[in-house]
Amino acid sequence: MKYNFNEIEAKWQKFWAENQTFKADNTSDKPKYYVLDMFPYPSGAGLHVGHPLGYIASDIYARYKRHKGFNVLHPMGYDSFGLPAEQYAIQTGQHPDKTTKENIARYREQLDKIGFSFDWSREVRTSNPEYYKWTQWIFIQLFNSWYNKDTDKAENISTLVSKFKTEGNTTVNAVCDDDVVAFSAIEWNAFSEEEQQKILLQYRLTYLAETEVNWCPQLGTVLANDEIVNGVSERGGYPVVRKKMKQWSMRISAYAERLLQGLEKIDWPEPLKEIQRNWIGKSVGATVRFKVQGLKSKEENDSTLNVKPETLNSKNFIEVFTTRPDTIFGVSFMTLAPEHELVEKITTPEQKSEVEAYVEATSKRSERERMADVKTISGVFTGAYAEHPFTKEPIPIWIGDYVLTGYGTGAVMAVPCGDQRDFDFAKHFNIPIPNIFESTTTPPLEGLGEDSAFAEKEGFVLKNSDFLNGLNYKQATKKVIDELEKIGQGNGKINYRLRDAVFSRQRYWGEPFPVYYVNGLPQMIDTEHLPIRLPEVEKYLPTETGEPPLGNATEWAWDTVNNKIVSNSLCHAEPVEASHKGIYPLELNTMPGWAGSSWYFNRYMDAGNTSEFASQKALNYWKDVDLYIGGSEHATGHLLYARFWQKFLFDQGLLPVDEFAKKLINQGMILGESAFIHRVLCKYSQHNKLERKVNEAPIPCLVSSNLVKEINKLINSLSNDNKLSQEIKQNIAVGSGYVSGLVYVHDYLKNDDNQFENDFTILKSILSEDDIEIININYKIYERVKERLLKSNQGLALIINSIGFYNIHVDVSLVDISNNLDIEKFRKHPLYEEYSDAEFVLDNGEISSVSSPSGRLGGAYIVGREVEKMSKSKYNVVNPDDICTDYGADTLRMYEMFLGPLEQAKPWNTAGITGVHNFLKKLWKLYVDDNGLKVTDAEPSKDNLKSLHKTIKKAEEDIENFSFNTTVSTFMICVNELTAQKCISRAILEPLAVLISPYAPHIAEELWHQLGNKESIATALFPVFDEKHLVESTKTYPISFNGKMRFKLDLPLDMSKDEIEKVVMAHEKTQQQLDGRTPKKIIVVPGKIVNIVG
RNA sequence: GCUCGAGUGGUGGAAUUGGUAGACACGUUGGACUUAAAAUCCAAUGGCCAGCAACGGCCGUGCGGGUUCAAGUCCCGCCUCGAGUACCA
Repeated sequence: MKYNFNEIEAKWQKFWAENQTFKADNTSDKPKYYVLDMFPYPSGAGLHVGHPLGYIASDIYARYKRHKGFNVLHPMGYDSFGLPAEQYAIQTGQHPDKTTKENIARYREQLDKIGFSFDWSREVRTSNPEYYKWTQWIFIQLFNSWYNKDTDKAENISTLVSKFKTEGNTTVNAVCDDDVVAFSAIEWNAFSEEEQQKILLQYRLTYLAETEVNWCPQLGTVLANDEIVNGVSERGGYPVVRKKMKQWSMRISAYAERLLQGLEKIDWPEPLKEIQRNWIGKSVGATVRFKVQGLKSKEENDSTLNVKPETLNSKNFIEVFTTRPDTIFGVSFMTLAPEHELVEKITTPEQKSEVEAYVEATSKRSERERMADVKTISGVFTGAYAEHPFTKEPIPIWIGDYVLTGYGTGAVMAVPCGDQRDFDFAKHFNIPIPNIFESTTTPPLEGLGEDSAFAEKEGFVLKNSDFLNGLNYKQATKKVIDELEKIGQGNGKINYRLRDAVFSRQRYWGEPFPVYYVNGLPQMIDTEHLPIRLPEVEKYLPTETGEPPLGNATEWAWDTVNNKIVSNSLCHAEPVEASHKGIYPLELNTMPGWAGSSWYFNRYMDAGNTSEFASQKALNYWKDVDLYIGGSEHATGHLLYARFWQKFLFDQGLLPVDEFAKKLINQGMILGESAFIHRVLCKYSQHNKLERKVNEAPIPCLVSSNLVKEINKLINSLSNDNKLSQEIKQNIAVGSGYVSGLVYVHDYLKNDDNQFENDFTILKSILSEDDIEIININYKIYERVKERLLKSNQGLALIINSIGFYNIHVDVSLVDISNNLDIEKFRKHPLYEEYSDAEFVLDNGEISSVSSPSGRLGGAYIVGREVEKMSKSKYNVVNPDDICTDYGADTLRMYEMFLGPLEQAKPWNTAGITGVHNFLKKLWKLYVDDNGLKVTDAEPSKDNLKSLHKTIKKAEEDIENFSFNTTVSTFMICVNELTAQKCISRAILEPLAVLISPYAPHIAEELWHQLGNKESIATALFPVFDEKHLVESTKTYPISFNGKMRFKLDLPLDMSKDEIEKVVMAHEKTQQQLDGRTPKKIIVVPGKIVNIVG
């Protein structure tokens, strides 16, 4: 019986599906284990072999855990809202829902072929109303919450309202907008309902605010910070500009500290944690308020107002954030970002034109330019002065584009002796650089703060710093903050880089907000009326008036009486009490891509629930993800937002844990091996009586990769050969790497009566026979090119200037495992029509053309190879379906693991797959021969048991360490050994099938059933390792001399140190090695090694 | 610039606490079977040197030092590549 993998795999895939073998139960006596993959966006291109890598790893682990007696939850779903479907819809008018469903069907088909043990009964799709109902629901929960810093958690907005009613907002310690105005309880109660709502928006965890956003005109939408890479959009690479818009935002900044602290207790890759830490960007320091000389605020003039000091900042003070308040006596100027709101106010008339020109110039530079140009120092003096909080000295105020609006307060106190950028700025504009550092080290640190900035926090005490003199960094920081607080001009502060996340997108294909507007104020729809379904639209583009695509919907208004979506025509945007019928416009934005993916892992626990996002029972049973596998590119997106929502829902008492994934592994990318053909590119000049012009012509003449390499090598070595004269070297090198150089050599060798006689002799002497052959082949190429060229130019006179090679991607399916191009297939391939009559210069110099295909002559066309990302445009995509058809899913699964460590990026090479495929065939043959099953109940031999138990031990250790590649080789060794031992014992082969089943489940299941088992192998327990089978009586000792192994010696393991030494010393090879010398020292480590020094 | 990570045969990669470097595969070469090809099986395969052969010798984990009986592994200094991040006050 042959190993018919196609039949076997189809059979068991059907069996598993029909029997719901992998359906997880929400109640069980077994311990739970939750293995999760990052769910995919179902793109139209389908899967390539790189995509399933993580799924295979997680599937192996899930299956392994089932064998180990766990109740395993291993679900899969689709992140099915997103841009590509929408853009396709814009182009074709196809409803995104339709294309999404088609893509999902294709994904499912591909996934099913690989034999995953997913519990498909729990599938989720973020674009399903039954799912996004709960995404909308969570949004409403966020809207109804505020962050209380005193209790350090999110609370219902009602607790805030009751505080306002009794105490006003001055005692409230909340995370809120920067510009909240202080009010008393009496004032609060006197506010109108509308005013109260506006204030509450400044506290809610999701809030509507006029914010400066990243607007991408090409995509017609705003983007979150994590969707921008190097100043352009992550998708498409379009420019991004800053723009003020009314947008929903998520107050993720409230959770900055907890998101940072939480990293300590989760087992995620260190680099990924580091990325999140940097993104959160915590810095500890102080805010300091500098009075601007000659500026008075309204509040200051009106002493009757009771105003919190914090609200004064933008009026007559410049507020800065600094991590080094201790250096405050080193301040010699201040710098504002050009966009700072005070710039206009404080600039003196004399400086006005200069400042305006500078502000104008910076605003024209894109974010990207500004980032790229770090070296140039630029800035302008405003003419204004601030007052030092302690010395009361005037401090000049400058503006400079090295200060960013987006970080801190957009203003810095410049301490040139302590910060390199301040130093450079001061030096450039001749601003004094007072030094405040005194070295405390021996020898003293040279010129700290004088020649360049001294940015260290150790090795100094302060001088010239009034009450801080003699203090070190730590002491001074504490003291100065105390003093600043005393005079009301500063306080200690922790600053985070993490910004609130913009949550609105001007898109169609996303979750609609459950929000309608009354008088421009947002109102939540009651949760009982969810989901608010996406309306149908004619066009998926923004409207002519610039509204988001939902502005095209005709049925998009909320009827608050009947609680349903109704036609827009009934709606009154700003209703007059008397005339409106309780019908209001609905929100036109949709939610961003990360909304649905921020909580899906919780939905899997109870996917079908229609009354809750998941039941408390299910949530408390599964709790969190034990193992999460996915790419590291989601570090600052999905993985941060998901942690944020998890913590919020935890605060609400809706979830049992505040981190959703205990362990995370980033799988590496599988790269493609692109193939190249080398086409000749010819430059020639043509001249008739009137003109002379240089042309470039691609010639359908393709040269084998090996030849190209040889030719290039030869040209290189000749043009660098010092024995040859400068003239000939130059002639060879003309356009180094070109055929013409060697043509020159060829002509030169033919024609011996020339002026460089000396070179002729040298050439003859340095060229080997092989070199001459290359030169001749090269000449042949040249002749063909010339012929082609003359033909296409109707015999016009021309001069060939140079002939080069141009690399063209060729579809990898046309190339075999030895890099041979299938010339016949290539000619017929629709992509390569222009080469249907091409000539192929094979690696042996033969030419294969349509009229004389000379494949038989032993030559082959070898393609060039290069490792690149897999992509359609590079024709290096390998489809898992093809692999499954040709080799089977088990082979695919094992090979993907065998390629290398899971976390590492590695190139796919289809050639290597025969190795694991042969292994599976060998495994098959261990159980089955031509007469069927050959396994018997024969007693296993000692060797059999040893091989098995060695494998159990190693396989278990490796799986636990996620070292899947080494497990595969362990299996290979085991099967090689058992084959050599001719093992047919059931006691060995039955457990072996279980060992292998996580990796190659189909063949394992088939063999398991052939062995007579009725239940699925998935229910079998993992074999138990028994040390006793590995106990040895002898050890092959490596005998080394000065640390280098020279020979081996079998000795009993129970032999004592002295005895070993005696036996080894007496050995004839030892004497031979020593060659009469007396050893200085003999190291014997029993059971390990013997080392003789001497 | 900063922060991580990595450099091992022709290739992918092994080597868990310092203890036989190159497991397991691919590829290549040779052989068997075959009319032939594919498939399969067997053998060789880090480099250099020596030899008819057998038995060998020397060098080798990016480079230079160090610790140790013993270093791919530990320490110091450098080089190269990759990833992330970047005027963060």
